[in-house]
Amino acid sequence: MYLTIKKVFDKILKITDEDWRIFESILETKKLKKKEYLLKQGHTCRGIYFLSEGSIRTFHIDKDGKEINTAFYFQNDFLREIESLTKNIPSQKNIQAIESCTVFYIDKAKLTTLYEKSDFYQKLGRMILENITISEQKYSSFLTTYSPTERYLYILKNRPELIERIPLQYLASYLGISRESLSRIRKRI
Amino acid sequence: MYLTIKKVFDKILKITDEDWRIFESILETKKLKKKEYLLKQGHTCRGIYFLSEGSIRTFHIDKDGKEINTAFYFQNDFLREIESLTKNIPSQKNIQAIESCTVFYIDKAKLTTLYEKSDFYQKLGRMILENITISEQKYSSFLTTYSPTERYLYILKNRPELIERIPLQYLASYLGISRESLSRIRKRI
DNA sequence: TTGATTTTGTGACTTTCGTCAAAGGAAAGG
DNA sequence: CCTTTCCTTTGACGAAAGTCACAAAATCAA
Repeated sequence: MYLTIKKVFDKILKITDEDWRIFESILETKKLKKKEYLLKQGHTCRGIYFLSEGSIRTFHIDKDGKEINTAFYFQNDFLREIESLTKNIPSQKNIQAIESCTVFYIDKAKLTTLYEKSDFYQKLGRMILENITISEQKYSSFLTTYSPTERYLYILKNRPELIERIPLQYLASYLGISRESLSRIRKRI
Repeated sequence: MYLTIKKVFDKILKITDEDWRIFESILETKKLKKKEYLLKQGHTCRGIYFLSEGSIRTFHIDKDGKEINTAFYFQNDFLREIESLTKNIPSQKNIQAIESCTVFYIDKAKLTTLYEKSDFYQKLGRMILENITISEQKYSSFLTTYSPTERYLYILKNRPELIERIPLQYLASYLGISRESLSRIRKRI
């Protein structure tokens, strides 16, 4: 059932059967309906998640009450609200299912134990974070380097699943523009 | 001489004298003149750095030859080009001294050894990366949530050292706007 | 100090964006 | 199948951004 995660781990860092068994034993499964929340603003993130099926978004609310989407997740992506999780503080962000989802879940307390017990997970955690940091840096460079139109074209070419599966009103704030502007950019092309 | 780093480490994760001695023994010092490069686009990042004194920027060149600044560093900041370092590929980015600098330096090979030898550094590395990821996420949210004027006001309030010590032409691309626009925003206020 | 270089600010003009309001379309649920 | 709700598009308008060219100011080096 959890074999996809094993494969994802294996790609990052070769995992032994024993290390895998420890992990497998603490995983839990959770089903989410469309629009259901995995984490709500003001609550503390209680673990890390692996998205097995569906799509999920992270967003927060700006001073005018507008939703700002900061990330989209699909099959085989890891999810977490790192700041809330590591500092144990209320999250500024919401994590919500866009489509109905199946997620695998590890409780924070168990994750801490996992880190303490095993060098493997300590190292894996570091390597996953390296990858997250790299993609976060790419995202902010993307925002400062390209114009709105170029951003849309970039996504169209490099992450077409965003345009196919994410409502455009969500995508707009991810691109740093209003939903009307995104609509006009699409028309121009 | 390297005591500031020890203090910085200690704040993140309590360090033993033994762990510290290992670290201290592999540190090297490097002086940089103004405008000197720590890393040039196309070269592979050879280690991680700790900025002891001065200021440093990270930038890349866009399709029109314009410089896009993606980060600024001051005293006691850690620096690295994670993608180049971890994947061992040529860097897309330049790292350059703005003011003249003193940096402490750890070679990549020695860093790998450090990770292998010690649980402490494995864990510290993960925790530093958690902090880097959090600030990267804040930066991209900052770009999508605020308007250009709001971004300038935010920096003025929360990171005044950027305005005091960084040339405005560098700051502009960091804020995702042109140098002329930044000048006009400053005038309006 | 002085001349050269770098950095910052302005003017004029065009393009694009944001906003508000409203109309079409598409999807979901009974 | 129809109705309701949600999502996307469009129009009109004002504000702001980008660009190019140049001027002013600050900084650097001889």
